[in-house]
Amino acid sequence: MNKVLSDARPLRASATITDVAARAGVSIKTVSRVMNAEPGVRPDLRAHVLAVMAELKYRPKLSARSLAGARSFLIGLLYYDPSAAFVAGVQQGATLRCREAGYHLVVESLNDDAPDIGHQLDRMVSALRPDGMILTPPLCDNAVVLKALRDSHTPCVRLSPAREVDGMPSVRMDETQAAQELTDLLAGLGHTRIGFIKGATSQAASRVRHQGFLRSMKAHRLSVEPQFVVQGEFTFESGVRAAQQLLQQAERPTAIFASNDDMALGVLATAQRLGIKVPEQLSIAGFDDSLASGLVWPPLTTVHQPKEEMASAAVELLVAARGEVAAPDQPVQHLVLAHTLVLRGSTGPVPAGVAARALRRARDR
Amino acid sequence: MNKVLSDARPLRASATITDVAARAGVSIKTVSRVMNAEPGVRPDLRAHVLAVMAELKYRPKLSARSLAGARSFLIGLLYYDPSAAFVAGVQQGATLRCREAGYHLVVESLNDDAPDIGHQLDRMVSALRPDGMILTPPLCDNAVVLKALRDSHTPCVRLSPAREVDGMPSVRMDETQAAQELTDLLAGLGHTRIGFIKGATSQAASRVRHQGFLRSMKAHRLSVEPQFVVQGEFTFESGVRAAQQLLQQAERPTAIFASNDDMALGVLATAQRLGIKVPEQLSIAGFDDSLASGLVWPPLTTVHQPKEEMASAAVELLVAARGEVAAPDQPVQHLVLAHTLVLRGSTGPVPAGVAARALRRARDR
DNA sequence: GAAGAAAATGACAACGTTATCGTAATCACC
DNA sequence: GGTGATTACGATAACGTTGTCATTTTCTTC
Repeated sequence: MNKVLSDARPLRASATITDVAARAGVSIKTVSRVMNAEPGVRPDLRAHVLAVMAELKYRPKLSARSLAGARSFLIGLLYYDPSAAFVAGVQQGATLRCREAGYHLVVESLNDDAPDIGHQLDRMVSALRPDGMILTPPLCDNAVVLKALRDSHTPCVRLSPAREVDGMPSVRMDETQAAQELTDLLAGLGHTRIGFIKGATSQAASRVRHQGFLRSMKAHRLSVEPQFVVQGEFTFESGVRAAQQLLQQAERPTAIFASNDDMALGVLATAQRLGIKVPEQLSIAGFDDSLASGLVWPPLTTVHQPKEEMASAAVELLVAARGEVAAPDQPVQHLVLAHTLVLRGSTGPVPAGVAARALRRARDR
Repeated sequence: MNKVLSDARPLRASATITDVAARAGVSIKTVSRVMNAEPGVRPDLRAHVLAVMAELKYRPKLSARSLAGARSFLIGLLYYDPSAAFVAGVQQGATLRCREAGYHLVVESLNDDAPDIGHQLDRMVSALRPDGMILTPPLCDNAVVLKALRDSHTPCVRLSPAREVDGMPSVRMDETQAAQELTDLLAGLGHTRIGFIKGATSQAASRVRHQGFLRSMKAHRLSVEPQFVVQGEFTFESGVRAAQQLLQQAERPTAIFASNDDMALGVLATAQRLGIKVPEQLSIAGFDDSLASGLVWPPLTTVHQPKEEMASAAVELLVAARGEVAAPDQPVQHLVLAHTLVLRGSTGPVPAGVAARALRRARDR
């Protein structure tokens, strides 16, 4: 496989590290050192090598670097539901941060219920040898996934995990706090009869969001009527069902807080079908700041997760780990990033008539 | 770097091709042949090697394979707008097909307007050496992107391109045909005053969808009133504006066909705000089958693009190309996949009163 | 069963980097 | 300005596959 000099095609044989070394009059190891910003190269020599690299348009080849070295410059992103806005945001943040760090993002869609999920992961990890893996819910709480990755000594960062596990860093926001703040907002608008739609019991987010709701209600000394708290499944349809339950009561809530946007959209659709005006007669709030939440009328008040920033932080952690899993006794980072309340048109002050009645009742007590 | 035998940590040194060869009593080349399903290995020997591979849990390392061989087993997915439902669907289809083929998907988000987009691409391609690249709109029509990829001799497949270019395969659906069918549907429901909202003039999809609309109108001998065709921008807000224009006319359309779902959602929201019942008083149709289109009330009638299938076909083409760009004189494939009309609640028969009037008018003529 | 053809298998270089360790250059200090 | 310590830099061996080509085995055919 010698270099073909007089070939018809312009072979465009891209420059190798050897070419750069020869042209710069140094050894390939020095070029390697410059490329990796390692110490032990005089500034002027470094500049010279850099210049030659630019001149020859030298681009190190990933496969060679990862075969010879310890790093692969690849980071994996594992997700289950590709349509989820969460994953899209995370992916965006991750690719951008990866580019800055000279890394690349490999995505893999895994079925959370697949029986051979461990095997699939094993294949991927041992072939790719990624320097790190970003896990999104619900995969980040899947025991089989975690075991497979731990066994393969792949550094991982879990995004919005249900609960922390030993020795694995995580990045999340304070969902309880956010749910509490959103409920505070509704209470602040004068609502006292606030309905709540819980998420799927299988998902951890359901519990923490409900908890935040309860805390706020307690803080505002508002009673949580049992008939005002209904079970949902995080789907649009379950939101519709829950809304029917909530809105067909004699004395219905004046505000409904759904545990996620999809269900909140179900509430909105149901309210409109029943001729209930939003937000004049009913305030609705969701959670997630999904794409659709801004594309309905009125747009949904919701909670924005800092998805891009979470992913960015995750990449940061993985790059810093340089392919090494933290030692068992080493403390790992659990980052909590700030969220944002997104106030939009679906929430408003409590209806005047209701407010007056509530005031009267309060006085009577 | 000898093998550490008495180390404290369980080194888990994964088996290499040499280990397999030694254990199976064959040369590494034979193992390689078995692994790559190359001919020239007796069936029984092949089975034996396969057994040893399984026994040792042998997993070939991608970096070594791609350094030594011509393939990298990586396919790149280039996109601009990560929130687009189109990209999500494509990505899903691509990852699944890649897994089947033993490939991996590397995603890269590129800003279509970035001045150094060519440079970014160059960096990515020369580092990763992907065996192929999948281009989504609008990047698949970006001249700088196409030039950079052509220069790097990377096989590409363009998804839903605005127009075909020489020597680059593409996969798309017939948008004109789909728009025509959807208009046929509205006409079939008795609508004669059909409004149309055009998409952004910069995007190719706008033109072809409009064309399909016009064809159907002509086929049904329906007149296209100028005031019933308004310009949009593919955004929710532009849909709202267009709807206001269309619905505040003395004699408003009984059906509105928006060039995409986002605008159709804007129409839906506006109609609801104006107290116009959908679909009783107004039918609305969109295009794209976006996630949100099924999460509103009533759910939108729309056109489903076979995104997963398109991506799957693209991966197929790239894998088959085995890293080789088609010769300039070679014909390349331009696949057209079947679409699906998604009939949902936002469309219905023309209002009775209007139908009677239209009939009367027709008789009078 | 011998000769030639075809098929199966193996030896070894190559791919383009990083890692290890040795050697040369420079510095600090008296 | 000699000595030891420190800092640059380089020679060369990995890394784990595939590609090339020589060699061995098996199959035909008479």
